[in-house]
Amino acid sequence: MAMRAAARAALSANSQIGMGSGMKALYSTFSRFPFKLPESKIEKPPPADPSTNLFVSGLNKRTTSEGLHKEFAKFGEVVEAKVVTDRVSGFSKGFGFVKYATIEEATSGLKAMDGEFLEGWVIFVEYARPRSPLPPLNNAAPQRQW
DNA sequence: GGTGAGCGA
Repeated sequence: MAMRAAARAALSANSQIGMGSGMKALYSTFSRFPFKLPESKIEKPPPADPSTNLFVSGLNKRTTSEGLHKEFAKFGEVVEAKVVTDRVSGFSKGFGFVKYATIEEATSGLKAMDGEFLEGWVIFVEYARPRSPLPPLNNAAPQRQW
């Protein structure tokens, strides 16, 4: 075992003067290792503050604004219900918005419909984020709000 | 739409 002998010799030599500089560097390196533990929880805080406006996702592509309205009207006065559709294709994007008259109704509607089935799909209801201020009526140019 | 996470004119 020439290797082991050499290692012992090296260790012995080191023990005379403590850690070799190389060993010190290694120790330093590993003790300072940036442990990015997966405990860095991927926090996804409540998407938005409670409001009368709800964001509904997971919709069936065939679900329409009317269907949304009828379904959510069971839990309060729906002021507005809209399924977002692609401007050019006209097809549903699979999510929409429901606005209640009061926050209380919105909350009950959220809790009642979140995780429920609609047209065969499990839908998810959250409070909608405040929409980007829609410009008066001139150019509908794309705005990078986020 | 055969598209499947998302925040709308």
